Order: sequence, then C-alpha cells, then structure tokens
Amino acid sequence: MTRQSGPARRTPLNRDRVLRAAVALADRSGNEGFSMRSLAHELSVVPMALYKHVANKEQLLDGMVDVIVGEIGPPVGDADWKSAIRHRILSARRVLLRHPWASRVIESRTSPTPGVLDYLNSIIGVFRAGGLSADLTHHAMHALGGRVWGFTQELFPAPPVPAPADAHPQAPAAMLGEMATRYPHIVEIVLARQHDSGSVVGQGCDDQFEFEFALDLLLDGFERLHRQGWTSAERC
Amino acid sequence: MTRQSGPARRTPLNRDRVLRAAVALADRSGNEGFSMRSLAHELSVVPMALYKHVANKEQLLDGMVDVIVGEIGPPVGDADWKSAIRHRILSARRVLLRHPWASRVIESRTSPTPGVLDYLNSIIGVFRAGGLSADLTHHAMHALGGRVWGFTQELFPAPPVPAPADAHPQAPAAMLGEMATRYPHIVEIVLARQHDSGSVVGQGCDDQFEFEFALDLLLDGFERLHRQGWTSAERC
DNA sequence: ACCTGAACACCGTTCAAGT
DNA sequence: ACCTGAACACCGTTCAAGT
Repeated sequence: MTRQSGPARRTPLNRDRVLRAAVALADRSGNEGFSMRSLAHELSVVPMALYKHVANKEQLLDGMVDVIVGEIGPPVGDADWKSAIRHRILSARRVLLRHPWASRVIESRTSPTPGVLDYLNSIIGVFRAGGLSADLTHHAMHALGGRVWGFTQELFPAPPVPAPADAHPQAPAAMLGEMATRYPHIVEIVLARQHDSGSVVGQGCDDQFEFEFALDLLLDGFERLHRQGWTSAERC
Repeated sequence: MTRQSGPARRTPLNRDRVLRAAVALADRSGNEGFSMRSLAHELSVVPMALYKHVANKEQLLDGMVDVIVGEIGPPVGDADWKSAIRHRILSARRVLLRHPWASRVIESRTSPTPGVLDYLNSIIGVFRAGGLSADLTHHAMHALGGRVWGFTQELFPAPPVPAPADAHPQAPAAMLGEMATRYPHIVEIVLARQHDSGSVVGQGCDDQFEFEFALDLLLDGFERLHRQGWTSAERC
C-alpha cells in the first residue's frame, strides 16, 4: 500500500518545508515556544538536521519573514497614490495580525532580506509614480516607519546592504549596480539623501532630522484637528 | 585603614544597587551580553543572590526601565503645548540614545511600570492643559506611539493595569480609584474611549481605528508637503 | 547527500543548605 | 536576613560519525 515499508521516513527536508513548518509552529506557539529544538521535534527530526537547510537561527528567522512578506498582496491599481499606499499598508497589517510573532521578529532583523527589499521598493515606487520627489519620499518612508509593516517600528535599522545571493562577494560598485537594477526606487531615494547632505557624515544628524520630521508632522496634525474641533464620533 | 579586614565583603546588595549595576552593564555590553549570570558576576556575587532583590529577570528589566525613565527631564514650562510636548519627547529620545539597549527592553515589557505611567500621565497632562479634548489626546497618544519614548513603537501593548504595589490585591473598583488619584490623566483618556464606544467590545476595531488615524495623519501630511513643493534643503 | 549522537558553553530558576 | 552550591530543564551550535 505504502511506497516505503520501513519506519516513518518522511519526504526529505528542504529549505521550503523547514520555513513553512517554522511559520506554522510560530503561529501556534508564539515566540516563546519557538526554538530550533521545538521546530526539529515538530518535523520529527534531530535539531542538527535543520542546519543542512539554514545556516543558523537568524537565517531561519529571515526566511520566515520573507514567507509572510510574500503573503502581502500586490499593489492595487488605485488612481491616486494616497489610497494605493493606504491599501498596501493595511494589507500588510492584516498579514501581521495573522502572524502575531512576526512584528517582533521583523524588529529584530539586523539587515533586510530580498523579500523585504522588494516590498519596500514597490511602496517607494507608488510614491514616485504619484509624483512625490525622491527627497520627500525618503522622509515619508522614514516617517511611516514600521507602519509600512502593519505595526509601528523604525525602518532601516541598518543601512540596506544585503549580502549578495551569489557565491563570492562582489566589489561595492558592482553590488550597487545589481541593487540598482533589482531595487531601483530604494537606490534612488538613498542616493537622493546622500546628494542632499553632500557627504556620508552626519548619520546621527540625519536620524535626528527623520525623527523630528515625523514628530512635527504628527504634532501639526493634532493642532489642525484641535482647531477644527475634531472628534472620533462614530468609528468603524 | 579599612573598616573591614576580612575578604572583600562589599556593601550588601540592595535593589537599587542591583538596578544601577544592571543599567551600567547593559550600557557597556548591550542586550546580548546581559544576563542574570553576567550581572551577578559583575557584582561579585552568585547568580541566586540577585533573586533576593528582584523576583525574576522580567522584574529586573522593569526596574531598569524605570531607572532610565527617571533620567527624562521634567516638563518644561513652555507657553504652548506643542513645543512643550516636543521638548519632552526629544529629551526622552536623548535618554534612549544614551542607553541603546533600552528601546528593545521597553518594547518587550508586558505591562507598564509606575515610572512609565508617571511619564505618560505627565505628557497627557500637557495635551489636556493645552486645551485638547480627552478624545483627541487619546488618539494623539496612540499616533505618537513609541515616539513618546524617543523611538518608534506601539504604545500600550497591554491595557494599563499594573499590579498594585500593595501586599494583597484589591478589588477592581478600589484599584481604579487608586489609579485615578495617581494617574488622573491616563484614567481620563481611557474612560473617554470607553464612553465613546459604549462598551468594551470591539478592541480590534479600536486598534484598527488608531492605526488608520495615525496612518491618515501622515499620508495627509505628505500630500500637503507635496503640494507645497516641500524640500529638505538645509537640515540641522 | 542527508541525518544522527554526544558534547560544549551557555540560559533562568528551584530547592535545600549554610552563616 | 542574606548569600551559596548543586541541580534541573532548557538554549544554539560544534564536531565527528553514521548511512
């Protein structure tokens, strides 16, 4: 009846099966119950078997993030950029609500993964297509911060320099070229920032600018609503 | 010469010394290098000695958060609420920049500590003194999210129901009374929300409202700047 | 090529015991 | 009252070995 008569020899593991099982386990047991060892147990395998498919736990978490980023719907073809961005972000929020462990894991990532870069690139593309300057788009992305993900968190914890998927590392110039073809909108707004400020010095200054930019947008918004006598009368 | 001639018997531990040493150690070695065991080693003491002064690691982290919240300056007596709030938040940001481990620890707290509640209460007080309604202030606090802390993070991960400092738990009504005298502004805006929505149902609905409120404030702000031809010409 | 077993260097926390 | 020592139930990850 069965094709194999020995002990329960499952279909051999591969990276995809590991990642999907990891997401399912995290969905069920949360971040506390999730470990390399519990995932291995889930797959009826010894912990070390996982290390043939992911380099370590960090890379496993990166892969899990990319799995759920893939669940975010593609950009809708809305007429105006504002509602297009709005729908995209609310779609990301729905994904995050389905995977409550994910926001914390995304926060803890130290450098962005390809799926994350694709997603950011596409959002930036909507802003640019709507006519916003690279400069304004740059600050808008920072101001949105983690809201782009469906939760609230600082964007770009580290400069977006992902390790190339290729075997041996490339020269910086070649890497930038590859980035520019794969994530043109990201490269554009990053370069726009460096062009504006003239050099790479003043990273702390830039951070401070982004923080105050978002803070003042919100405070100005509160003031405007206050003067208009705004209330949240009926919601939802 | 010394008052004690035996082996290096330090001044006995107490909660304050433990907390201050913990903050210093986290400042030096970051979140990864910080553990109950490394802290004990730092204090020349066996790990279990710490458990006479803090119940567990979570409570230790709570205490560390309160230590650095205490470093945030008091409210400045600015004329208008907007610059008063602005200065307070930028002061919190400076504290967080001095303690890079703190944002992650604050994010991971499961319920707010007294020092945190004092801080939030005082910010809300500034909004209210400026004439903003309890309703608008409530949504403003959510929209600011972790920016109130000097970083970007969702506020109120859990409803603000701290364990009473007293020995035996109190009835809910009495606890609310105590909250109301200690954190009057917090209680006011929490009650304002419940009054508006009529009941406690629809928590998810409320979360969705807060998320869209902040998102739309930002998107409207971007649109306004775009129409004005805003650029970040000279910064800092 | 893929998986295993034993081991290492860590965690937070318990319990019973020391002074 | 305050601290200790040994132990428990966990981690992520290494290495050398199995099939």
